[in-house]
Amino acid sequence: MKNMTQEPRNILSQHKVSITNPRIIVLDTLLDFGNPITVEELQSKLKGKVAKSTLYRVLNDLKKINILNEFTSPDNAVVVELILEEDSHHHHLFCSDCGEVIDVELSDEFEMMLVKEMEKVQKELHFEIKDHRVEMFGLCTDECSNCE
Amino acid sequence: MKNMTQEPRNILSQHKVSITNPRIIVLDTLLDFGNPITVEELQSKLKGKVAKSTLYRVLNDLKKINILNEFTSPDNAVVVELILEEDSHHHHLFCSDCGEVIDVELSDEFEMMLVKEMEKVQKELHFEIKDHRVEMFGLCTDECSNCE
DNA sequence: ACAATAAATGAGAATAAGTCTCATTTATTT
DNA sequence: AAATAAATGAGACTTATTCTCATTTATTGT
Repeated sequence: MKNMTQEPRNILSQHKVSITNPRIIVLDTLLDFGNPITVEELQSKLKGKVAKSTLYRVLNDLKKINILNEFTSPDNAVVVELILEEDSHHHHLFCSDCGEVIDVELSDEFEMMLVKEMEKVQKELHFEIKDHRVEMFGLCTDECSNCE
Repeated sequence: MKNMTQEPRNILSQHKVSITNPRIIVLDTLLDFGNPITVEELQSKLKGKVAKSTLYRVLNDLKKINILNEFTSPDNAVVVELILEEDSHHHHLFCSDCGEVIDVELSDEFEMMLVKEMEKVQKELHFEIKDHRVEMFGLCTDECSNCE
């Protein structure tokens, strides 16, 4: 059963942006897919439903209200992921073969150590670090149906 | 004084690829700049010296022989960096203001812990992890002449 | 050192991702 | 329900990257 906060209309109204059909459709598609998705794949899922220009505008809108995370895969494809309230801090694992992107949660112990490392870097380089990302690359071996 | 291994001609012959002018010029420029650089900036440095199409081909050649690392900045600009033998494993720090990319070395202690985390992930997700990357984002405060 | 062969280059055409424009439609506010 | 403001669709436009092909440059065998 879907959480209330996962309803597109609720998400939009919670963030005080107007509720429109394209926004609802894009959110629905992202929620439904459930994983990070390339813009390309998202576009093909929305073909005939939402105009290309509108898709890009909606993605920008979602970024502005901080519910969309954008990054690039190792082959420079832009990947997009909803930031849901129930999600915890996580990182990404990329399959070099099928291109799948998987969420990975690392231990609190590790995250604490990373924070300490960043504090060191901040002091040494006079840099104010706001965010970080850990990316892992490899091959999803047996499990994956897309890989050969 | 430049290390022998840093001479473009040596780098190319060590990797058994033919020694051509554009390759030498691109390597020279990258060595000279010394830091990760956006393809855009590299292109402007090479204007009039190396054709655009050749630049992209050379970058691909360098990637093929594994001496060029490619990644994207937070604003999706493609960044390129030579992998030199004398360089140790490192990560990147991005300034959201001026766009500068800085190499950062994290402690061995941290790297060891990250390896352990990845081993856990490998087992849990039946994924063969080949590589990883830690990216940090923020603002290079006082030091930077490009910022504001 | 020199042909012969293979590989790389330059210039610009082609492609594709993302942005922009503007007339029309849809939300929101009163 | 009308007035106002915001969002959309369609396609033109821009820009990064790839491709094509005739020419140039490197490499190899003698």
